[in-house]
Amino acid sequence: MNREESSILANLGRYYSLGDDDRELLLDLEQKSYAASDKETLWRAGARVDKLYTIKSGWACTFRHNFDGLRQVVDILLPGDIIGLRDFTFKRHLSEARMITRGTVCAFPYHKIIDIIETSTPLTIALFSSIARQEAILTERMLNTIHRSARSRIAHFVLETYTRLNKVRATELENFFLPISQQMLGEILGISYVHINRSLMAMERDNLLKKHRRHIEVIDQAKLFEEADFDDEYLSDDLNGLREYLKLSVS
Amino acid sequence: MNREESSILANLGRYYSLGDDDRELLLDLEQKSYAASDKETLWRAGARVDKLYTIKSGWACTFRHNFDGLRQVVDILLPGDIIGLRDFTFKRHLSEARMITRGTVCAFPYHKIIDIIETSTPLTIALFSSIARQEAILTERMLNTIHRSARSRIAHFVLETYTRLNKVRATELENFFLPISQQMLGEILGISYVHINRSLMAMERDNLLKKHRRHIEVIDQAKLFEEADFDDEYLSDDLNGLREYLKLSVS
DNA sequence: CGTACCTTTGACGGCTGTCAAAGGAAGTGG
DNA sequence: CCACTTCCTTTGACAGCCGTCAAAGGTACG
Repeated sequence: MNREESSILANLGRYYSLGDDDRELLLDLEQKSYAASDKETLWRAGARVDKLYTIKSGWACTFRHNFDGLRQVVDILLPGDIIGLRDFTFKRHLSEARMITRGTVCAFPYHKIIDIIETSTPLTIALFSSIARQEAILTERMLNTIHRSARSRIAHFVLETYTRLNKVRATELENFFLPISQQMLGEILGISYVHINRSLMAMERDNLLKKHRRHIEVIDQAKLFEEADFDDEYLSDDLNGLREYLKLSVS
Repeated sequence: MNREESSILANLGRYYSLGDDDRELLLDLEQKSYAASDKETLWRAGARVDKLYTIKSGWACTFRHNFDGLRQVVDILLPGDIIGLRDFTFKRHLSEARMITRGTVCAFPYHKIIDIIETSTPLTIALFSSIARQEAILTERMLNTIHRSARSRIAHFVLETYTRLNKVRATELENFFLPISQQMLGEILGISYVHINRSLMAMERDNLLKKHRRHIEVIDQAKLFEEADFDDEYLSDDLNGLREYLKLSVS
């Protein structure tokens, strides 16, 4: 099984090693894979929730429109993530889902999540963990949005995304793939793209980092961590002894 | 069974009617009830996750401290809510939990959540719904925080809290219990209490609402909805046909 | 090689934070 | 029942981060 086919296993399996039955349940979600193009819309806000997606490769996001036409990105989704996990108990999607890059995604009926809940306690806990970590990302972003400067928020986002990427595949902080335009960075962090640019320029002048179109160079890692006040606890894979409680084999 | 004893049933049962087994599982969480005083701390940030709580009566919140000593309230928890549901897959609590008013809470070991997951698919879905709606509240607050004025954010919070309260017990919008100080309102919305006060004063002058110490009068409901741009879809109890999928009885 | 998207820079204004201080309200202990 | 303390509310002055508007230069892609 190559890397591309195992993203969802790698993601939900990182909390503990999965049994064969669980692996099959997950792979069942990826029966029909599909090549999605850059900026392709997967669903629109207000649409009935029917299909969800797993990401085999590529990046996606969900966002909402404001009354004034601005967009606010809610989450960034990486290979192995399930798009719309937070939506499956809702009748309608609250936000729009769209690819950030081209990639391979797999659509599956939302009620397959229920099959998982009925069949596998470990996988259900993995789903809970996944949703809880997504919520933690949101919480963290809210804290940053409220209390930190634009510059600090950018630093935090870079480190967060690096940390998440590094859980999917080995990633070098000093230079990694980050296909996020300055405009989108603004839509994620809630900062105007003009001010994003001002901040990035300043960070470059200060020899902190340099953002290129599709990747980023981190020049002074220590300083970046300091400015971001970054603590990765909220992304931790540590399952609080649930492994032992479930008497599962540990990899 | 009086109202106070049934908060958790009312809360998790509002997605669909619960069977007797499910009711027992939930009531089992509330074996040991406990009278908590005003401002009592239930756990601190960084503490090991072991017990969670249900709220029978009273209000609670979770919050985090910033590097500069400021507090940011993450969620407001009402009767029937489970405090720490988002934490049970983490080893340590990311935030502190504390009572806002005095009330009755019930501590239970966190792994009872796993027992529920193992035993009851409907209840597990109810837990997912609960966590998803908490996350939706956060998302909504982030959107407001980023794109709306202080005044609009306050209006939104008032309507959100009213809507949530109204799901627990009948509540009159024109005058309801809201035991939130201006200081805490600031800590929830990420606004300095000085500016909260300025905004409340202005809203009072404009005959929109009047905030008292422990309750609030809404004078012009239509205008409040308009200023808040409030749409309660994100709090919806509608479970997207999961009822039918599960072939459960509908109340 | 034209078109759409992204980046960069300057000018200006406003919402909101911070600082400071004073006046209520509520609870506590004597 | 009164002094005292603590928390909460209110108001004024001032500054600054960041949004908006505007315009020009780069880059990619069909």
